[in-house]
Amino acid sequence: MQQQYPFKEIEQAAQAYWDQNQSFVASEQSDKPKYYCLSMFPYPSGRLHMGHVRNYTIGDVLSRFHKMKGFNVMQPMGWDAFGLPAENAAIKNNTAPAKWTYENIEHMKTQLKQLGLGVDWNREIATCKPEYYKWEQWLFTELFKKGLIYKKTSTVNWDPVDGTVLANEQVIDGRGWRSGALVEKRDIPQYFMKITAYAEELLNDLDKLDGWPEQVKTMQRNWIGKSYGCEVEFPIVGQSGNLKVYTTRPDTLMGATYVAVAAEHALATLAAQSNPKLAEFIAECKRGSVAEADVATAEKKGMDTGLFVTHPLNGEQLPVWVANYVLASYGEGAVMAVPAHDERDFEFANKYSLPIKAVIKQSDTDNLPMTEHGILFGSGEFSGLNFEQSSDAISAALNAKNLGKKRTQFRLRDWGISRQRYWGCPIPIIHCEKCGEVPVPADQLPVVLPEDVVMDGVGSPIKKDPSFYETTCPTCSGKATRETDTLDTFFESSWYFARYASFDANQMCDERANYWLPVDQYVGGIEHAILHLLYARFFNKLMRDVGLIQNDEPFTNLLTQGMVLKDGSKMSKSKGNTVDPQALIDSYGADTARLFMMFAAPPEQSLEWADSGVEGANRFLRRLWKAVYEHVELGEIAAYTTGDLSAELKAIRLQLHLTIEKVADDYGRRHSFNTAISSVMELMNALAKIEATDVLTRSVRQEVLQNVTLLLSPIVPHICQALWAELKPNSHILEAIWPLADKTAMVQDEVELVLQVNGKLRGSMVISKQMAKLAIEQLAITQPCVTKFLVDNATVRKIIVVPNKLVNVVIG
RNA sequence: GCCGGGAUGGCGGAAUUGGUAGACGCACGGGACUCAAAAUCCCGCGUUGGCGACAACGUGGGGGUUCGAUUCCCCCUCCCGGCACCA
Repeated sequence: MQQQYPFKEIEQAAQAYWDQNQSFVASEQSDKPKYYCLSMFPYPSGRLHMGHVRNYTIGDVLSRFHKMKGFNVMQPMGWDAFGLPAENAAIKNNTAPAKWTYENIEHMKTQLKQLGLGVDWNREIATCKPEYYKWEQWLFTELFKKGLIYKKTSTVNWDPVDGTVLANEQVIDGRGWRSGALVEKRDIPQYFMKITAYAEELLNDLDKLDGWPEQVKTMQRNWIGKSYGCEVEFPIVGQSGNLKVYTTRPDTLMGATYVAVAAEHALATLAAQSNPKLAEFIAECKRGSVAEADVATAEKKGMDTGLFVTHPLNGEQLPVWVANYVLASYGEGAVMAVPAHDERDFEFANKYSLPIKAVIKQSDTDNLPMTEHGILFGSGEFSGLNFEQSSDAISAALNAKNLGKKRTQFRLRDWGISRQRYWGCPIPIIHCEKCGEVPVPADQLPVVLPEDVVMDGVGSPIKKDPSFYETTCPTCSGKATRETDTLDTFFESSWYFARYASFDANQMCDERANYWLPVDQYVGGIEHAILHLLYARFFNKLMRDVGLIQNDEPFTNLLTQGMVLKDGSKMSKSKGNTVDPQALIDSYGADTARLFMMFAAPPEQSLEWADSGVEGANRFLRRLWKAVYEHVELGEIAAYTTGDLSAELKAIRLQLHLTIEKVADDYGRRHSFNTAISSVMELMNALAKIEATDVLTRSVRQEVLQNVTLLLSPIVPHICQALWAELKPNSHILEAIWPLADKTAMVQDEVELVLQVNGKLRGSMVISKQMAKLAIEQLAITQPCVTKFLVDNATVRKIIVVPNKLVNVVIG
């Protein structure tokens, strides 16, 4: 054993050993309970970033910990390989997206291996490979046949100069990121998945997910957004037909003073035909991006259409306005406006001098808008009713006139999956003039995306490639064209968890998926709390309903890792504030990088990156190395089992076994890796103070070092493998099991109680653990730190004893 | 704008169920070792007052509940994540 800590040799040797012995290859043949630990797979952007290091270290710690606890562990890894950045890089570097992607994968795989992850690389997948996307094309065709995928027009960002569709990310302040042109909203036909058909189940099953953070479930509930309200129809004055709106506040109907429709609404289009100014306003509304954040923060603007509708209950005529704050995609794309009781309506009514009519009594202030529920007034027959009563009565009145009814509404919209981009999975549809949209038959799958292409920056190469799009109709054999749109990349990441389980199956997934699924522990960034996690849950249910898997939910436990920030914002290439973990690994080794990452912050919290502190993690490993070196230099010795110990040795054994319990709890239940590490540091600090080298002391030291090595091995596996080999030359740490705390070492008969006077810390006293409450009280009020406050007629009013913690003497 | 989080020393963080605020580490200061430096080891380290014992203040701001609040409740500020075509 070397005196200095040779991290490079240690890490290379450990990683070579794991490779040669296939140490982390998972098998379905096992008597042990299975543990499927999945980390969100990376986008192969080129190099590992700190977020990856954090994510995959967390997953690896949990995997290795559970392996030691006796589980049959699978930890796979792969590549979320389709996506926009490959196209941008290809244009910039004059290469093909595929080549760029495969080179990135190769490099990042080397980096991941250097991190020392206990991954079963046999199961590696890359979503851009035909053997992967073949199966999602197959699922697409099945869902298309079932009507769960359909086509409709929807709105995209259109760059009129480049002539391309832009992602929301590519729209900066309403302009195209390359051309600088003002972006326009444009309607184009696209494929949609009917996720709304599963809205109810996606909502209800959240209640089953006890292993998910409450905040994620809350976000998903709000995103699905089930609301109970009422549809109300306003007959259009001078025309046939009604304007339908949806409201969650039917109780405020008698306070409606106008109605507002989205710029895209049919009534707006109709009114604009004879009103050029309105047409210009609607065109103005159609400028800017489609992103909801942009729409919602835009200045509220509107224009009167000149049309009127009739209030369904009081018969008043209300003006119809076009308003940019009305979302075309929610409800009916039209709202009844009640300025007295809605923030946005209030602001809008003030701006355009529209009437404001209060119909709900104020609770405590006179300020409008008053958006809380309350008792109605000025509402005719409904006055005096509360929210529930008036909602019922008003919907009944609407029902009687056939102008409305109660309705539940979801905020969730169907998922648009078409992308007008090249680097994605081709949509397996053939357009035939005679037969219409024909799904590609299973025996003709996959529809392979050509990889040898030239990206000229103007549109997708396959849209200009007849050898791709020219084909024949599978039904009538006539001339036909392939769909040239590709799938949203969320499509690939929505089912990869099932593919890992049956990575080489000649179908989407086989029985092995039912062995491994659901994933026992999923680890990934909090930024995926809604979209990815909702789509994956949706896909799981789709795959269940086509008979591929049995479980209802894909992820039993979810750990949402916080962001790695630098200078206050997310580390990202575009912001140019990245710190390259490779430098860290090169100069300190993977164990230091892993230790520091786990020590710097609890996993769910965002982590503000600071370069200092890495040195401290490395220093700890050097001290650990040195402690073991100095110990084994004196010869082999068995760990302590029996024998009378000094108070000092009893104390260190007490601390050791308390630490074993704490670390197990911190890894397994709390996922609090930072406190696990600090408790081991404290133990090592205490051990360092013991200098004797007699046999008994050395046996206790052996016991401590052996256990410390086991406790730390999930976090710093390389050094622990090497240290274990020194401490126990005839065994291997991968065969070692997780230590059990020795209860007999943890018996304490005395305890220190904190003494408070009126809640303020004044001292402490050491008592026997058996001491009765009354005796504790008697003892406490005789302590000098308490009696010195018993002057000037002060008397003891009350004594509060918290067992094993404190005594609070209340004096008055 | 809407939804979900967060704020504790110079810094990262700890305090697990309302019970000792600042564990552990970083940085910094002092000392030992050294010709010297690095490394290592020892000591100190919230603020203010005090030689000291000790005392007062202190967990983003304001209010409340409680014997006791970083923790629970109400209001506010700032920061972070998401908002359906970044992944």
